[in-house]
Amino acid sequence: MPELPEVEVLRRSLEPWLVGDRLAAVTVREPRLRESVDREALRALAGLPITALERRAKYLLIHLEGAGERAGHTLVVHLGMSGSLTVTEAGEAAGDEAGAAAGPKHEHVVFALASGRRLRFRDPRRFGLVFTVPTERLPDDRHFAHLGVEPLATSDPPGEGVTGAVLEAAAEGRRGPVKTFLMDARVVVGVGNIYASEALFRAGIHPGRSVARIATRRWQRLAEAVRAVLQEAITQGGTTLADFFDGEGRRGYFQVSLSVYGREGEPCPRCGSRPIRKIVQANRSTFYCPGCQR
DNA sequence: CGTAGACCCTGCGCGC
DNA sequence: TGCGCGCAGGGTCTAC
Repeated sequence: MPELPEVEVLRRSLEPWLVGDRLAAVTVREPRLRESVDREALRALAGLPITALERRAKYLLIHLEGAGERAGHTLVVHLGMSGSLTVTEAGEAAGDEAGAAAGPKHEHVVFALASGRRLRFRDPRRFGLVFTVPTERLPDDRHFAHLGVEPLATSDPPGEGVTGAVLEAAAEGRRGPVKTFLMDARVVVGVGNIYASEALFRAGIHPGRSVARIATRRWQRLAEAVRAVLQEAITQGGTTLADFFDGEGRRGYFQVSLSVYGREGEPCPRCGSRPIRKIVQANRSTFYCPGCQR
């Protein structure tokens, strides 16, 4: 479900609700996510203030202040394909307060906050992740250690985002189609199946083209397209195809701006003549215009 | 070493 | 109405 824009929209929507509050209690109803949830590790964070929300790749980072001699910890959430994270007000029942055993279907982890609010993690397919890491060890954690460049420019650690030079250098000595290359998190993070197709369409590059056969100028176009499509999607609140909602339950609107994804058979929005084609690469659907993309 | 494919899991929409 | 099939925005592991 969520790619970089959706996680960033979620982060921004949750930030004002969470920062300044404290984690009070943690309920793990179903620990069997992509990796088993460590109940005790989560409970050990009870009482700690939430200091900041950050995003790295498609991971949401909830930073918690250290207590006494203890260093700060970070609560990490990944939504996988079907995850959602929402805040509810104190007393705003999601159907679980009375009979705390069951809870709404697929609501696997609930964080009670000192304010009485609750942060609820729901994930039907259970491809998501919830875990904790000492904040100072975050860069070395196996989930983060091998990640590539953040595609969007950042000021916090200064970064200019993904550039043509970054892509071209990463492609050196590699083979394979550019679409799967774009989705390789060791190269650039946050670009999933929707935005890979969209960025290639904007750049006019065929998704099946080998990375060994892309000139410098086109790498630049592609990097620009990646940044532009992700940035616009964030501005539109993300893409809600079926079940993406931000921390307050709001839908995204970028799906109406998608040029090719999910539009097989429709006329290309650029040339107006050729129908959008769908192919399968690495077991994932890819959409493109056979006329505009070479 | 890199790349291709299978796999984890549940729900939904479609054709019959 | 019911059933089976294919498909879904994630990442990782294995086999070549």
